[in-house]
Amino acid sequence: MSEMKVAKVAVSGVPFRLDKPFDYSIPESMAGRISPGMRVEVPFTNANRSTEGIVLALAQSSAFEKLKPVSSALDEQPVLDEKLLGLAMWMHERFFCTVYEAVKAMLPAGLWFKNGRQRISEKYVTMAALAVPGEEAMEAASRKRRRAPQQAELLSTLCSVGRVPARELLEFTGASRVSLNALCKAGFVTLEDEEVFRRPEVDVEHAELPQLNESQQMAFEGISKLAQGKKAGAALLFGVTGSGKTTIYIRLIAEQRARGKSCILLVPEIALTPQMLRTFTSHFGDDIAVLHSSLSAGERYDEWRRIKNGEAGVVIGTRSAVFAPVSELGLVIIDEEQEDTYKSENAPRYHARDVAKYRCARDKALLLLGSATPDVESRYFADIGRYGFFKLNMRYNERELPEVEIVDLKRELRRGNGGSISGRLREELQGNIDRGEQSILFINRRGANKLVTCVECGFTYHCPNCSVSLTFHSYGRKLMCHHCGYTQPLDECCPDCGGTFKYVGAGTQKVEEELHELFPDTEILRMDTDTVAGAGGHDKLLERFRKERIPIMVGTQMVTKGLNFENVTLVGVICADQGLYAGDYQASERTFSLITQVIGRSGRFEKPGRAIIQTYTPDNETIVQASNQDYESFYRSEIELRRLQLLPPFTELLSITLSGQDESLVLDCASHLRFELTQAARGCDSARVLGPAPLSVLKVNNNYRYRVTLCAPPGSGMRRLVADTVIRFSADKCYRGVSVYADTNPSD
DNA sequence: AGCACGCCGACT
DNA sequence: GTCGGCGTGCTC
Repeated sequence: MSEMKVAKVAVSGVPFRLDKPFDYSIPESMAGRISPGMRVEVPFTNANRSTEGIVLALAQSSAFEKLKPVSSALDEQPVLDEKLLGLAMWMHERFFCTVYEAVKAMLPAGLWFKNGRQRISEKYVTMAALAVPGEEAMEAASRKRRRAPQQAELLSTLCSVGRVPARELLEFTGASRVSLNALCKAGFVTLEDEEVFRRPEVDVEHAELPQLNESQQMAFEGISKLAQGKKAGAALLFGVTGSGKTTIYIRLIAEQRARGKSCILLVPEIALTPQMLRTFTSHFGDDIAVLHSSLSAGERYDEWRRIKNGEAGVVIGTRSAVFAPVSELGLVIIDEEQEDTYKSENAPRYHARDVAKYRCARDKALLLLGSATPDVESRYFADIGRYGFFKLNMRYNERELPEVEIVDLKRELRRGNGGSISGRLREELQGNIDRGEQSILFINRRGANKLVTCVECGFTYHCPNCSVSLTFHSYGRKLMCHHCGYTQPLDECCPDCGGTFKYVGAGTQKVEEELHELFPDTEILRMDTDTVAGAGGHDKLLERFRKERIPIMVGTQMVTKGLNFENVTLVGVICADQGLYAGDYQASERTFSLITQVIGRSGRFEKPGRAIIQTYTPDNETIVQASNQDYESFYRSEIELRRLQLLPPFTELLSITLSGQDESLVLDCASHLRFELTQAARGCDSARVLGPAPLSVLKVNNNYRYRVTLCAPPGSGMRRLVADTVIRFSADKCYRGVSVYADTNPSD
């Protein structure tokens, strides 16, 4: 084979429109030491500034005349294999990101700290072991007993325990490091640095594979058959909370491991609890690697390496774990697949489900989507036979579903109750308190922010950089902007009129106060970003709720997911309408899913559960369907709506977002873009162009943002068109100062 | 996106 | 004289 002298490199820090492989010559000194998947340092632009890149391929020659040489290799071994490199290049096409942005999302940050300031070195322990046969060591020990008692002690201990960490050996024997070193020098003992992996320690006993009930057995067999098929494909597993999806996951993973295949299990951020980890560890032990955001960079890096080295064949993690460098992929499971945490909000704007689909297709693996409230899109694909479809009908031990009641808040208002707790909810709460049972109240509002207004003149604070109000944080009495992070201290009194402030917002704190008035002698636990930070975490608060049997817990989003409390027999949704009229096409879907999940928190064990849904629109179809726990009729009506309105899954929404400091320039650019896109999409009759429309928060960090959206049938080649449009407009001199990016099915 | 190059106004 | 403003052009 002739010499490969050229490296094709994807470089970092280039705008999307310039993202293509750049050719570099490989200097003699690096010949044979550079291969695809390695990161390199290369000179870039006329200034030759040092830039990071990744080698995509090697070639014998280049069409370019004058090539600059690669400056240095950053890796000794490829950090990405060919399949993952291919995935990065596919992501460039599919998600309108640069190849290097995709690469960055796939690799653990620890890879960059290694030779940088923030060194995350592999951690080593020094292991001590005998270098001579046991008898010889015992003989030496007795010889040394008098003149070197510490050495003798070390030797005899090593005889009985074998290989141990030197630190533990010294601690156990009370000997000094000097004695150990002397033994090492004399050739009795070897000392070796051994790599250890910093892993969250989970100490559990091995458990037998779980038994399946009839319904689970049928689903398991069906999915298993698909997974072993020649082409695998995708399947949807529909099952209400408590129907035992996890049990099926465990059985499927065990089966894949027995065939020598690796598995990836994705969970939404909030579902990755120690409890869940314990369950999986009890079945798969050290074969599990965990990847998620609260691990330290070092821990993440170690887990990533264990996967890459083939030491772990079961990966459990959040969104980015879909990039885990497993070999022999057999199965990817996405649990609660409708959750929007699987979609990345910034570049690369990928959806983990799409990435998983791609990986599974290439490896002939199975993609399994699990949910109690599937994404309408997934349910549709199951409907038309593109996905296998499996149902778990019963709750685990045939528990009855909670009894649900809808309460009309308008009527409540007419009766003179303007608070957030209706008469009915109050009665039910009282009943629970009397019986010693617990209740959870849910506020459908992200963050549950608190605003400050002046009682006298109605003054409110606004962010100077964004078009939103500032929210009040009791910690440090600060006002803060959730979009740009701007903070300022709260004034003593209104800066306009000197009046006094009041704190508003249907936040958790307000509901907590109302509850205190209604039930003065009852303890109430509040769970939101504020109190979670104060209590030292999510888990600690939940533990208190369980142990101390606090009668009422009030919380945001975070109380909806995966909690299992046997004494909880009542849940309440304070106001189901919020988020329902947000305007984006997925609003109903999200509301349905959320309400269903909240209801599922109630009566999970012996005692029957109840749920109360408070709403200003009690006739709203979605709310009624959610209250009836009727996913099928929700799906039927929603899919018809989507069909009529030409929304996903019947079309794909390809959006182009424009932002800049000069609002009128941004708008000009957006209108012009809309015009050109409409012209260009003429060939495709069912394509429509919408906008320009302002984003729900128009201004962030002094940038005004507008969006133009192309709705087109999936796979109609409109992607290329959108990419070309983005490239043209971001290169256009008339619109300097306007930045442009594209996204698929955006969720904000 | 960065970053150097280059061509004009107010200053030690 | 020259320091630095940011318009313009380039990226193997």
